[in-house]
Amino acid sequence: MLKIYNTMTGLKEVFRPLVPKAVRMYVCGVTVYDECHLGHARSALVFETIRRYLKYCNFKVTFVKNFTDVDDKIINRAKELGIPWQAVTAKYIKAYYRDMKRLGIGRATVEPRATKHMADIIGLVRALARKGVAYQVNGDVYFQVQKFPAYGALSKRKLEDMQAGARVEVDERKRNPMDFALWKSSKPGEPGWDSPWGRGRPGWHIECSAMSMKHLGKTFDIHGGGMDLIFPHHENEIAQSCAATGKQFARYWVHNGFVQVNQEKMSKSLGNFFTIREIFEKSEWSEDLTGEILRYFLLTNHYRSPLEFSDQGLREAKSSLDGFYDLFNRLKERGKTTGPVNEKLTTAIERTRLAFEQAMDDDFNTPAAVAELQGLRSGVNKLLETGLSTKAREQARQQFRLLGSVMGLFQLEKWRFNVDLSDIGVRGLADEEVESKVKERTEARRRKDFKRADEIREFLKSHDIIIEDRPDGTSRWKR
RNA sequence: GGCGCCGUACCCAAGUGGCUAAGGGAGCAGUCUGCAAAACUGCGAUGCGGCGGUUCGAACCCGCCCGGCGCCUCCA
Repeated sequence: MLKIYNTMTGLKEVFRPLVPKAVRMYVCGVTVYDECHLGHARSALVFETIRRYLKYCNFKVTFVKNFTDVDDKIINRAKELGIPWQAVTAKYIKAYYRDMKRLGIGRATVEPRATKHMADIIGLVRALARKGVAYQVNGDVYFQVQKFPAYGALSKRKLEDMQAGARVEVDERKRNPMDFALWKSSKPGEPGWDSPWGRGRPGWHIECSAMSMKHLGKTFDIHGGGMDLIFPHHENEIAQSCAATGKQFARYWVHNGFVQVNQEKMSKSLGNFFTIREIFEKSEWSEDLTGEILRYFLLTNHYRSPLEFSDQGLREAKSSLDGFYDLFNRLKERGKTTGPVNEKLTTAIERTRLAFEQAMDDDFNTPAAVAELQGLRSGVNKLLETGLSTKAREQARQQFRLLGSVMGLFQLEKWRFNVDLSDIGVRGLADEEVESKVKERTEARRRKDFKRADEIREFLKSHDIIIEDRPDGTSRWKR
């Protein structure tokens, strides 16, 4: 039974979608004006994992993730670069897909863009104006928060408290300082669309309301994003949407915690961010390994907790993954005995599956779920000591692949255990060369010529190859 | 000023009222091995930021304090 922590109630609640067996979820994507950083990666990965687990649980998932492609920051960036704003959004949408691909994150069911939903947005603003909860000042349209009694329910704050502490410059045209723009008039040269209020563009929050309701209906199951979106973004979305439809908007609100650097939130304004791009480009590992290391690192923390980013954290993730892939290598080898699957293995696999699901059912507890897989790793290693059939080995590998797929782990066929030295000019050896050296070394060892055997081992080591001798006198090797 | 979050071993990190406080990384010792690597076995918090309280019983609930962070303005 899946339970999800709902920001709205502050409780873990049993998850029941409105339509049985079908989940509709919306996640706030990115504003495309710059490279994405690790914080964006975490959010994207968390919701990808949630989506995959829901699928694993046999829900049909309709997943909508938007691009905000009209916004002040985009306009400013276009001015800075001296290029049309459409060129800015096109560039960073492309960069986003590049990063997501590296992280192993697939496309959402629908990936709507604000600029392609102007009619829906204008229609929604119009509906709000008609209901008397919005007012017009010159070409701008504002939402009047006092007309929405539940305002503040999500972020747990009162209108009065916010007014007292708000350090916002008071816009005299607003009736309440917390009123927010639904529609803004455009200056010449800025992106704009014709509307009943003149040429203008949408406010920040309205697009998500319009696009989520268009693609998922007035009421849908899950709405997610980073914790910093709780206020004002999601609070405002609720106000707009509920005021317009008179119906509940999202049923479960899910928010991920921040990535931090030196105990501080990683953010653009603090300048302490690492872009996904630079992490991949600076990595000493190949792209697929780096992606997996990053996923492991990000998912071995609970999604609601803050996560401290560090090189050490990444290295530890790599070490842990080495342990898994070391086992997978051994599982690839033929078993001594043929015959049926091992009964103890079957039991261990089944126990792990249940514990894994239990962990994930508890508000997507990925760190606990990974711990269960570690337990299976240890269990299979023990069984391997006494011998497992080829079929049993395959069965074990298959289980890691299946459970790991929820988090995008354990899908690789080839892993690298050592640093790749090819960048600094160390020539990699071809597999055949390694094989022949290993064979030569095996001969030497048979002759008890350990000096020669060690020479060969050193030679291979300098070429990034690690030798492991088996009890039967043969050797396996890995890079 | 208002609202909220976090503090578990050297590091990362589950656990949120009741068996000996998961798991990983690092470390140490041992088994195996010609040596090494891997694997396996063992060791490692009488204690969960501190002090009180509630309870038969608390890392988990309550209060106060200390330390750190976030939101209230764009932010995943």
